Amino acid sequence: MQNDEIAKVLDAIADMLELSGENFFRVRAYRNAARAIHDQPVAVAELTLEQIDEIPGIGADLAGKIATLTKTGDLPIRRELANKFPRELLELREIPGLGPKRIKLLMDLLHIRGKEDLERYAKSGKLHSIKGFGPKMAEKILEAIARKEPGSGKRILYSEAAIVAAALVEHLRKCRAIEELEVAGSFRRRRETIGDLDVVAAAAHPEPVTKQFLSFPAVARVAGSGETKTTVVLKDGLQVDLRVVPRASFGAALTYFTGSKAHNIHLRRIAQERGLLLNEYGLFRGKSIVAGRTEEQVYRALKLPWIAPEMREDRGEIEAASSGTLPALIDRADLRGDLHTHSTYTDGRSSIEEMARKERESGLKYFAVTDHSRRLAMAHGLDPKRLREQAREIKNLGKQLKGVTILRGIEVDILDDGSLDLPDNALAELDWVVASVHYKLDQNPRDMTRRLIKAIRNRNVDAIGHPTGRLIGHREPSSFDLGEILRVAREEGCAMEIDSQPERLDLTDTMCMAAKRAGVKLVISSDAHSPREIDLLEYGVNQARRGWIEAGDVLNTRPCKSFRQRRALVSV
DNA sequence: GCCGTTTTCGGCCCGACTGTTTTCAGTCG
Repeated sequence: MQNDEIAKVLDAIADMLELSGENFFRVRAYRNAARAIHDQPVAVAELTLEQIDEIPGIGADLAGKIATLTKTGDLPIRRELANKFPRELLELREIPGLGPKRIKLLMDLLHIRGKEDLERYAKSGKLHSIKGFGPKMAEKILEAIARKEPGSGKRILYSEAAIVAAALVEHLRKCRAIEELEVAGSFRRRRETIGDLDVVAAAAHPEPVTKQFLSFPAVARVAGSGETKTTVVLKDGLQVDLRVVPRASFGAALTYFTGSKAHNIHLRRIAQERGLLLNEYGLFRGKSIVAGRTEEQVYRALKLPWIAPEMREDRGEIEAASSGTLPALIDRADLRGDLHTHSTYTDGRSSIEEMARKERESGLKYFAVTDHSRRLAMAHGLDPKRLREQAREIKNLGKQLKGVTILRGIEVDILDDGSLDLPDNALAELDWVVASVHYKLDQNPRDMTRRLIKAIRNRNVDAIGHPTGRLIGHREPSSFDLGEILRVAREEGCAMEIDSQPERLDLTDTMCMAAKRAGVKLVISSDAHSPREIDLLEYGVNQARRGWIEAGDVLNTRPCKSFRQRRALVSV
């Protein structure tokens, strides 16, 4: 059983416990546990009961339940609850304004079991008979059922959200009343997918800001609008929240709306322990404000250094901050090389020269041309002969082109038994070998682990490319024993790649953390198929930062010379 | 249901907006 599946079951139990009117904190315990499991880089199904119990937020009771779940595939408590609350009933939560309490009322008093029942009652006017349900509620429910917005509730890629965010910021900047502006939320934390956009603005008077916000051309409808907070839904279904606060509160509001929720709760608990109150307006002792103007001031008043948004997931960053052991996160400017690119020799769209010029423009001192190997016939993969042809072109180009070093590389296919798609003598000539899996990605975990380990053991392999093979929203990651892979990679001096393509971002953030803990080096690569895609390196850096990665953990932050000497260093 | 450098019991983050309210519960983030 995969971690995500375990987390889903725990979340479903939380949903159903809520419906049954269970203690809020018990519900929260299940939700916290679901998040903790989701964040684990290793398969929880492989852990012992004691190891599960050690995960923060999981106690003896839930550890036992999780162990049962992974062994038997289900839980008595889930079955029991599922009998009481059918799936269609739970789907009512998708309707805005319907939470557990109201759904429980609908079920108990009208015996409503799903959307169809609800629609019938709303139309007939019978909802009125329930306390708390007026005419507007019935209207909202019918609207929501009829609407079915495209993509509503679906998370979009960070790269897609970035386009909307940029347009929105440009639109809002035209409003003179805005003193400060920031897109917060999961966008600011640079999560790989974004559920909605949270915009925070500082202004003395919120009205002109709200007015400007509502005039954004992509707005489809207004979901709610108060004095300081407005929610809209864009034409593509993306929800955007705007919050306007006084300048003196901007830092506190930014902290609050950047989240994550778990990070906020943790901060507020610390405030509480110090006899303070933290909210979006500031940090208060009694009625007097202690901090709020900037994020730095808020953190400092809590006796903490400022924490980079990418780390704010309550994965130990607050503890690290308070003990002075926060990592110095890598920046895009730290990258000196790019170690995964394609050219027209295979499925790239530009010549090696065009790629080289753009790499140089992007401030990179070296890059590896890593076209596909022969198995990828569709991409016209290289055999040893064409690889030598390419070598001649690279050599000639190298003489003409100053300011950037072109390395000879390959993205060699890992075949299903773990052997490689090109002979060792062809690989041995190259400066850089990335080995990647491109087919049979759904092998069982044991075989996939063996397959990857065999590739890692090959002395010619320098890095494993996009290790899980996932495509966010389209293809599940391969499953393998990450701990074992990392142990062998460390032994062999083989690096793990962070592929910067926005739908890959592979390794994931928590896998980066695991690699670092295991002492395995990373590389951040564009996997560019055109010059423009070299800009995607920024996304790979985001992912690395979310994984607490520092410049020293990443091979391609090294100057070209010491990068090329790495093999010598490993053998020392 | 979790957790503890005050605690193994008694806490558990905080506020805006909405709709239906005569003062607030439910939902949402």
